[in-house]
Amino acid sequence: MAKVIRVAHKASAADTPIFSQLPESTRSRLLAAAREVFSEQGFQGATVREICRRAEVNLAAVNYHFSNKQALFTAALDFEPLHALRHNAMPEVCAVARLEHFIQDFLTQLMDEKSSSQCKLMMHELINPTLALDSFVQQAIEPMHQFMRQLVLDAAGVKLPPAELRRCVFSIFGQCLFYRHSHAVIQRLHPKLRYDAKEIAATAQHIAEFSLAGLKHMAAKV
Amino acid sequence: MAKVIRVAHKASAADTPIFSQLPESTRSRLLAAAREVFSEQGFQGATVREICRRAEVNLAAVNYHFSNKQALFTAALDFEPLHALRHNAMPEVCAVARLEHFIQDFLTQLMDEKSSSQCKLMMHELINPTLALDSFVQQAIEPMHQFMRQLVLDAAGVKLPPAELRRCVFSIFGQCLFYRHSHAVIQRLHPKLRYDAKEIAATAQHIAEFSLAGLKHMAAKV
DNA sequence: TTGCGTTTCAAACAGGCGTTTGATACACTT
DNA sequence: AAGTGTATCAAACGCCTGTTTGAAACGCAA
Repeated sequence: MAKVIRVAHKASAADTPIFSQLPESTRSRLLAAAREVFSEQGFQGATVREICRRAEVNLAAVNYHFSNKQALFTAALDFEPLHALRHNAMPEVCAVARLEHFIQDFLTQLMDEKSSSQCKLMMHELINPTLALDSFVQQAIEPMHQFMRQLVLDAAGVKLPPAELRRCVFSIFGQCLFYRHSHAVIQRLHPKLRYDAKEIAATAQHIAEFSLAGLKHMAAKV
Repeated sequence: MAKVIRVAHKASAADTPIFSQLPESTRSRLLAAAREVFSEQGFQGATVREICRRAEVNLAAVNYHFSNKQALFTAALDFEPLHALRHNAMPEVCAVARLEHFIQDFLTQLMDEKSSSQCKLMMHELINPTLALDSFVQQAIEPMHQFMRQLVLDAAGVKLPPAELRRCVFSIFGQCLFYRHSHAVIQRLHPKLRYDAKEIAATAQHIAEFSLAGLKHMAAKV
């Protein structure tokens, strides 16, 4: 007996936020709640009942609009914020300033409360990768690393060997990501420390200076 | 009605591996399996049935030897490997060499296949902290950061301001942890890259050089 | 108004979950 | 051999899970 899957023939207008009704559509409320709950509990820990409760929709809506929990999870991934980063390119200013600017933007976005659910989702993927990680790397991370490689090359001023270039890029991303991935540890090590706009700016400044010094040292060896 | 909890009065000898029977005790097989499954699935995703299956023990053993799933999770945490790091202190050699040595050891341990389950456990705690993270930070991470602070101060040679010192320590740990936390991403960005002993050594060397240059730059500003 | 496709709903389904139970097997002293 | 704590076992207990169901409500053209 082939299982009959009920297909959701939703109005195509619901796909684009442009025409969505003002009291957000069931579908989009579901997506927002899914991002929340999945990021707090992970894929396995999250329950469709809790997602529907927060979205204030009926339990069966998940299987109507998406076909099941896994498809909802995949649909809940959102690559846009990371893509936006590279658009602050500023080709007119020097490479060093562009690198500093990128680190500022990246760290600010990482520490932003709004992106924290996406980051937690991402961390779950890092522990137990699914197909979602492959498309995330391909669509968002790989272009960002490529962009950073060019920034590093421009800032170093010389053609670094590929392995060194890769490690320099990793060193910069690693420093930034630490503040997100290990945030819970930092809170416990320094309970009084708060990552407000001022502290984030100072941290980004540190990472930029620290890394530029490291970069110049590496460039000098070539 | 107060719930009656059956307390496990196990033989005290079972606590120490010294006297454990050669076909490992039910208790230790349970701990080993728990580390495996918890690290793969997280606390919520893991099931006591799967843990017992892998440990080849009866389902009720979890509640007999530990009282419940949460207590088994807490008992499965193991702080020893991180503590061992600081014992390779080598007070005779210069600060720079000690820093390089520490980074080598730390990165080697991070990338070791055997510690990967503990690391995944830790990442789950980073996403959804429980009381286990508090004791982990207090017992293992805080001492390690303190140790690193001293190393950085010695290597810099000057008294860095507390905020700068903290950020330098974070920069070094961040670079190291990146290779563990983002390992799944690195695999997808550079499919041909393998982190064997040689690559780990080269990476540690890079982090040490990169960071020392950054450190000296920061020290020069004071 | 009627009819039709789309969306929402309360209720139920089968299966897996952590935990508990009472019986049984074991090791060892008396 | 009887007695005593310890350890293991199969089976069951509620409870919660993702998913399905068939009916009701809605939006809109004819």
